[in-house]
Amino acid sequence: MSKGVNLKELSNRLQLSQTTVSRALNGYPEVSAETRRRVAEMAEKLGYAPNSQARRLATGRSMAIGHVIPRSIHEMMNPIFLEFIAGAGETYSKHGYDMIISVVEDDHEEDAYRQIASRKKADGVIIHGPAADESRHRLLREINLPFVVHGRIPGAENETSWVDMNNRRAFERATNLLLDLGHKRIALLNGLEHMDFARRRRVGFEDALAARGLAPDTGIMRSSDMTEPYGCDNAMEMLRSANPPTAFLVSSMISAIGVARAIGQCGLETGKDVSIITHDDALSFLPNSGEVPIFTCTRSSVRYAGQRAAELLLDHIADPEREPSSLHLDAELIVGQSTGPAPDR
Amino acid sequence: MSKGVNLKELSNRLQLSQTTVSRALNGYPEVSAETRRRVAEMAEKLGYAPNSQARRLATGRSMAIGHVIPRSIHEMMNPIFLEFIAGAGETYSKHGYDMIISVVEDDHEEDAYRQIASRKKADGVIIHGPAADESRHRLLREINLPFVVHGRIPGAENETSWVDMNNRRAFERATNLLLDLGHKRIALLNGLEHMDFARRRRVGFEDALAARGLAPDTGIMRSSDMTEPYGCDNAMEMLRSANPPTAFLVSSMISAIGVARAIGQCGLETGKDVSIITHDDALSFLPNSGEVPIFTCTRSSVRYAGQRAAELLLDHIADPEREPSSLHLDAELIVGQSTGPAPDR
DNA sequence: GGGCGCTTTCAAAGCGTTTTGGGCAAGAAT
DNA sequence: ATTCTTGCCCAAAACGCTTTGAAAGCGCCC
Repeated sequence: MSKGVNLKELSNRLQLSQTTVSRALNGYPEVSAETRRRVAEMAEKLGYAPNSQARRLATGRSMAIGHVIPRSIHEMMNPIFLEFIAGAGETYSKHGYDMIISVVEDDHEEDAYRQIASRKKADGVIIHGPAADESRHRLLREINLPFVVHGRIPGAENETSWVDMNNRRAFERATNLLLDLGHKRIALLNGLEHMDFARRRRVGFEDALAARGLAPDTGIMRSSDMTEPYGCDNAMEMLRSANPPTAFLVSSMISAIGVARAIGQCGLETGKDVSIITHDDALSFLPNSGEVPIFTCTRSSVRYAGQRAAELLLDHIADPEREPSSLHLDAELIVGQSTGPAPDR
Repeated sequence: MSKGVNLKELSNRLQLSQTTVSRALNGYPEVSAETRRRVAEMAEKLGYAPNSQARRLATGRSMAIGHVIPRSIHEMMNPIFLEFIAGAGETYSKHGYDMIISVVEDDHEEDAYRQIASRKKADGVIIHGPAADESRHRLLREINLPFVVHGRIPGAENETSWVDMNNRRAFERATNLLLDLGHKRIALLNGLEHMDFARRRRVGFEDALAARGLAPDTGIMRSSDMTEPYGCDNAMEMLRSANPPTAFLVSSMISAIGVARAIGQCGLETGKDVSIITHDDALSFLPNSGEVPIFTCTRSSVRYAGQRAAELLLDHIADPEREPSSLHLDAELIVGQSTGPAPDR
């Protein structure tokens, strides 16, 4: 309760050595029960808390996990990123780790990782938003910094630890649902396809079509930053075309909201004239629940992914010899109000 | 470029004392130009970077700023929070500071601050989302942890440093615009009114009405978490009532999108039959720009607020004697497509 | 040629922990 | 009666940096 007591003062007050006090507080066995009690009591009374810098220096572990986030990624993935962070943060604090976030200029990302390693700022990092031509994992391996990927690095699935949802499968199932409902012309509003997750989603979409002998029509397939206007503008354009799609498969709730707006502006009704399935990351400020969710969706909690990715990383730090391990999360396919049978024509 | 060189090795290699090497690298004057050059060269060659824990311990400054974010706040303010963080993060890295984020259970927030102070985890913190009955600033003062508030603490405006936008004024101006357009029945969809910012917005709204001799109708004023369904459900209910509003003043883009959806579902047209003005925090994934923005809005960049708040805090840490200083940002009032003259009736 | 000031360097003392390598009893085993 | 455990505790050495206080070298002045 009082201020600024350090280990030396505390042990003086107790007439004990720093060693014993330290051991008592850190739960080592070679301390008598009585002494441990006395120490705990006095520590509480004087409000002792170990200086974390000193402890980190002495133990050689920084007890922190780094997240480096280049401005551009953050612009793109903003809300998803935070939700992930929140999940990871819960795990960290549960295990006494700190989370340190570096916002860096895009071309300084590599520098940021090198600094984290050389200055010993963190014991590990999480790679966000792996691209199709990812290379960060090589750097991290080179500088010997443990990491876990949120998503997957194509070609390195077996040699890295990762947490990802089954993007391909989710979009395959979603497409199948639309096909089962009789939709023949399905538009795909995907995320940026230099990102690994977007590629996999597209493959799932195409696989489902191919399984029914349908060829994808690139005229109604788009790939971009997943903003609201992106959804609206592209849907609008397609709906006004000669041969409009009857269904949209959309990569994010935010864009899906844009699509719904476009449908409304065309005087059509979502779920009746035009169907939408979106991927729902279960963001807290965009709830899509209720008795019947507004959007039919593939849902996978990105916050949960954050928790688990953090756990994997912490495990890996605790035991560096362990083989890389991974978690493949399946998305739920949830039927809401935004889908219905394809209209007759 | 190589790994794990520390100061001792580096100075051995140079046949110099650690003192001199340290001084050379940290830019102290009492080092000859020639020596400084040699040191820099060798440091580069061996890839030396000072261990940050050791440095922090030696200097007594942790070179980090803490952001503690209780789960509940984060659920509410999710995207805004991240945008602020991103801004602050830019400032931190520019000044060599780390940003550490603690996600804590709601009832552990106070603990989190105490820990930051007693374990010396950060040199200062930022208070997010001040409430009407705020008390964190007292705790922080008691434990002597420098801080800056994002927003304002009612009653403590002069004794704390803060960065806030002029919420009252923004909503007053927005309301005036609607009144000027002939709207008489204006609904307010506000954020949670135990939050300071929401209160101020409501006051601005009421002031504008009062100035024209109008009394607010609490039947069309709501206060809640600013989600999309919140906007849609409440707008829907009001629009279907006997005496529906002709305009909505909304506290966030996300809810405004919900309102627009409700308007569409009622077969009405936004900007024609019903007007909307929303507050726009300039979130990157919800751009509201273009030639004519979709939404008429009061706009203020929360990312910019983050940058400036961080600067204020860093200044304050550098010179603890300095008087608290503050920044009052004015929101722009930007006319978009969602407003028009009140329909005749 | 001793004193003085200036520049440049160094050895050593922190910073606040953890950890290493004993030490000293008291009881157990030989 | 000696040697081994076992349980509990300690002094001192890390950890890798910054900073203090001193000193060496050198030119210059009186």
